Amino acid sequence: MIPKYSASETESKWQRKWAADGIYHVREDESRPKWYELTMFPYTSGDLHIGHWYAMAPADAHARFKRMQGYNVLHPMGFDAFGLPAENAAISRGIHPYTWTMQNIANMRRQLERMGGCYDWNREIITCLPEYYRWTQWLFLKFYHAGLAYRDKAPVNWCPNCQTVLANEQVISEGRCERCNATVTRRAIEQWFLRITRYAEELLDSSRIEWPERINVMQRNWIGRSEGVEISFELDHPGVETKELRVFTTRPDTIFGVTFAVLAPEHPLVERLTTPDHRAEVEEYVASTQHRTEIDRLSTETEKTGVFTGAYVTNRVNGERVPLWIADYVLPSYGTGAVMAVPAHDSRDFDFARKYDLPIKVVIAPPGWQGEELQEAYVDPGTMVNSAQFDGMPSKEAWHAIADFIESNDYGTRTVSYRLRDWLISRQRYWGAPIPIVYCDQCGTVPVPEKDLPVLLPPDAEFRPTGESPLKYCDAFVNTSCPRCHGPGRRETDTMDTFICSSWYFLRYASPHYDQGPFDPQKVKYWLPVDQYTGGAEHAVMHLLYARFFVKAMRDLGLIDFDEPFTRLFNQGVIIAQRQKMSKSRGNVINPDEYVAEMGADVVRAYLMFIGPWDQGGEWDDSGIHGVKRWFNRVWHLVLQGQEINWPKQADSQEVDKELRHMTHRTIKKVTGDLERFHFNTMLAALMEFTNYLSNVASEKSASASAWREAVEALLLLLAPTAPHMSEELWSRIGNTYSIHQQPFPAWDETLAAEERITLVVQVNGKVRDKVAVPASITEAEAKEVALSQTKVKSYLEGREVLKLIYVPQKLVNVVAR
RNA sequence: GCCGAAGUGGCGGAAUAGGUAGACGCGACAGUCUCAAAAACUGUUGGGGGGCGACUCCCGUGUCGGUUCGAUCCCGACCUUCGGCACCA
Repeated sequence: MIPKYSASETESKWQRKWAADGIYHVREDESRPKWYELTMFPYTSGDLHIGHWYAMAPADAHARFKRMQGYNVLHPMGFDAFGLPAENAAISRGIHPYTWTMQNIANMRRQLERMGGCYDWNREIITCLPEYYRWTQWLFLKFYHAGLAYRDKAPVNWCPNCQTVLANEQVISEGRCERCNATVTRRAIEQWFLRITRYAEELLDSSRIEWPERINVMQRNWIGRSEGVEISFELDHPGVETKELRVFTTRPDTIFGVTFAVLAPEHPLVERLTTPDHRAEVEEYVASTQHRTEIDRLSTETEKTGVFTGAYVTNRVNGERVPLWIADYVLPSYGTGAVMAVPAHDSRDFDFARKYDLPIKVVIAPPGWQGEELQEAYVDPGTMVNSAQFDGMPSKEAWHAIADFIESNDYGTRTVSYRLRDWLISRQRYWGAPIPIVYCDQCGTVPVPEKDLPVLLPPDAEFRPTGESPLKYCDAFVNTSCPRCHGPGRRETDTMDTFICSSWYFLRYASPHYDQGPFDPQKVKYWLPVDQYTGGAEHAVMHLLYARFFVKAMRDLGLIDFDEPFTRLFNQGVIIAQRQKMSKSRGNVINPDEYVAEMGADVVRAYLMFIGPWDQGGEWDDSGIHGVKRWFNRVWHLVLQGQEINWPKQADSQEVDKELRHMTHRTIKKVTGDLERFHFNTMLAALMEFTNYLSNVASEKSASASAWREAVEALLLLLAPTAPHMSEELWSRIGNTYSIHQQPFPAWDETLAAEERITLVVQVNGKVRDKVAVPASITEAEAKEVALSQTKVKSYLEGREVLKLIYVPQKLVNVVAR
């Protein structure tokens, strides 16, 4: 009688033993190749839902596979623990964010242990603990000293009623404060930035990383490199000393078509250039744009608006005097905050010119253009017209000719602009790493000395639900002495964006308890860079870009000696529920715990890998999970049943063993290839097929004992990365030595894996008409002969002339006939 | 609007290199077991037509074209869905 499989008993038994034996404990080992396989660590927002498992279980299987292949695998786990949700929970539940976060971590760790991950828990890191954020602060200081961190004024959402800064998500429709419904304005306040733009050019280069191309494309688009020319327009305004207005354009070929110029409302020249008769209108407009949020203002849906300043600038290339407007479609933070408007060849300028009745001057003739009025901006290449000496030139050539002309006359210079902005890292929040800066009336901005780190987050700060930095009201924190002059000083009360914590955590795993620096350089040298990173694509232009920036900056600081954090990247898809992404706020989270309790972690792991290609994700639907459960029961039954069969020493016939060994080695080959490329669904399909085949072998009972043994051991070893518990249990029940997870992954014999007989497909004019089993060694001439001799084929060829035969080795013969 | 990915049975999906479309699983149907049900096991299962039958023919991978001996795969146009960006001059 074969005992029933008890998943819950077996799983907890092995989990305890693995933990007690420390089989997943990782050490540096120069004798083996290292493999650093990292899954993006989870945010500590509560329970792990099925989406987390979808990210972690297949990644764990892949890491286990690499272990079995002989790599020294670092596959660590930790928690991204600072941030807004914890603080919001603290406010709404009256519980401290630390308590709430640590409770969540305890629960998530328990869930991950139940998943059966091969994590080395000795290396766990938690970003909100001082032993971690001490080094986040240390890195900030390194950046500060290198000129990569600076303070500047930046516009933020400001609620005049609450007297506080609001995050973008706190601004509700029509630009109102979510709390008091007052109209939010934009206000410039001092904020800390990291100079990521210094690395814009290097970040564009994806040649050293093997990442999905769509992620590279998203990063390139985000960085948004544009080649153009910064051009000076002549300015002669009474009482204004500045004699030029600089604009940036990517279309110098259109410069003869400029009919007006536009400043961003925030441009510093606006106030000085506005003439008295336009002042009232301009001031009103500037004020109205401040009422609009960035999001609202940037929307292409809203109609363009603007006002005339009363001032004029002169286009140096043709001496034309054009009016100067202000409009909020011009952004202060891109280029020079001013544009030359060419309505004929730019759709935004075109719309604006139409609305305010400004002239539209064609300087690039569309094909077949007869001088008629344009119905829309013509933005494509064409022939130059109305452009003096450049007339008749193709516009693409004129681009360079005019750029040269501008440069040689000192009207401007070629430049490159990026869409990427510096990274604003200040958060008016409590639950984050304090920025280690002290303000002193005598010495100004003073960095906290390294030896005084960490700047501890005071546990007893009172948070007010205002959105304003709570640390501001914590006197014990704010009041300090200046590290330089020892006079009274005030601490910076903003905290760092949590994306800073996750920009270097992968380095900390190499030496998580090191206390002489953020990491032990020797350990980092051994483990880094990450060989395989896995996680969601939603981090394409945030975390993944920031981490690349950090590594490049740290390299230039001499801290590390590699260029990219993550050599390979794989993005798993998203599991959705009720057509929406799973999240607590949507109330559609699926908790894996009940599935684990009912069917076991192995089944849940395998099911998540089986539902489809890992990079596709999909709607959560548990209707197929019983299929996996059934398969596991069949494997269990099959392996134990096989133990009770008295297998013959010699197979009944050589053919039986030959086929069994062929199927075994073919499966090993297929599974190895699929695991390598994260094709978990087809890997499991192959293992199911193998199981079905072995069931037949077990009922025939005619294979030899050794061939059966080989097949069953292969099945368990191939299954071990996916189902670590059941495979371990069966491994021990068939009398093998502990642990299956310390066994080498099976290797296949190419001769045995190769097909001996193939199905030769015979087509007539491309349609399948017959299939013939032939030896794989068949020659081209033989195959053609076999094809033509089939009676079915002959009947199709009756009365036709055979024109030619197409032969695809090992596959088919196509008879082309007329 | 721009950039990117994807459309295959009732469902999730397979087809690694332009060469057997629908592997594997779910569901459904029929059967075995059972007093019965569940579970388990066995068989059938893309659509349509013909044959008592072993079988056989036609259609079929979002739509319409094209290239090719041959297209789920390559090319062009279009439709739909999803993801990203969204006045970046």
